[in-house]
Amino acid sequence: MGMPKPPSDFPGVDIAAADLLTACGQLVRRLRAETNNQELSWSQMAVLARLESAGPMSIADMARAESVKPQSMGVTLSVMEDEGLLERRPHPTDGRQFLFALTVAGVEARRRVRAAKQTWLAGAVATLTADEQRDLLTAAAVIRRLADSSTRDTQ
Amino acid sequence: MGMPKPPSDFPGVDIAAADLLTACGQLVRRLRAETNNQELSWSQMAVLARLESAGPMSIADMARAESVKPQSMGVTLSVMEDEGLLERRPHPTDGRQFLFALTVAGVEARRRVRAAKQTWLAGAVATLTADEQRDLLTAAAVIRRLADSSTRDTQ
DNA sequence: TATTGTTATACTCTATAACTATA
DNA sequence: TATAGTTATAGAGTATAACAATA
Repeated sequence: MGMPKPPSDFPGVDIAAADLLTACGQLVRRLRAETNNQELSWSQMAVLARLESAGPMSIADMARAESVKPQSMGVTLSVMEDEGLLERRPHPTDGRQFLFALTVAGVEARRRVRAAKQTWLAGAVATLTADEQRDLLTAAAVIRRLADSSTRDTQ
Repeated sequence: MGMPKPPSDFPGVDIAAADLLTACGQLVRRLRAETNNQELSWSQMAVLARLESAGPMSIADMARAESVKPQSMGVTLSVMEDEGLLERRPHPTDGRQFLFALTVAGVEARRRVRAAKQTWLAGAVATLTADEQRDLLTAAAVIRRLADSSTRDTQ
């Protein structure tokens, strides 16, 4: 399993972890409820965002980056390919792999849906104080580092 | 005064919202991958946590609290009832409602699974600096307020 | 052998729709 | 009427298992 097992050196660690868990869970459910019936799902948005920032990627690499199994990512990418959001090209040197890239339609869909997806959350964030908004920005970076922290199972 | 609809008054709002979205999404996927095959699902843990802190609740109230449809929550609670984690009692004054409460088995399961669920995240959090851990705690409270912020659809 | 990708199957969570019972 | 709950059905997202092709 993960992590060299740091035995809860002080209580703050467990408290922060537990709080973060419940808070993120609640936010995710609320977001799902508030942004229902959209053109693109959250998973699809994550794929578009990553391909846009990281460039063309293979199924296996995308699966690792998004912490899902290659079979799951394969389904997601194939669906998006069928919908014309992604384009599949053979890997230049590895005959097993394919590289997926955004199509024009994919870029446009992402731009179009992005604002709609954020509408509710941006409104909610706007009601916070400037300090709280800064806290969120700081925390988002930390959370992203956590999600990406290197204890990868080989899967 | 009541801030007449803040249409992204300054870029920070949209940036914070977008960052929080992608960061939470990534963390949720990573957590799912790292804490697979556990005795209780995340949704079930959320139910147990809420009932433990808020006391017995009806299906409709739980659904509102967790931002899901009553039908969805009804299924979740019925399954947990069948598993002996929850107990259903008739509402004292309203003949339509039922009040769900933790059983002893539910309390024990929550305590047992809680540590296991947190193991990976607590380990990851432990690698952060003390400042970053404080940032997370602060942010968790803000995130919870966001998830609970009062723009409720009537559903 | 190890890795990449595909296909088939199943499970969890949630949604919508249609219904009954109670307020 | 409005609300609470139930049941049936469907969909998205992911997992496991078994397989073929390539490295």
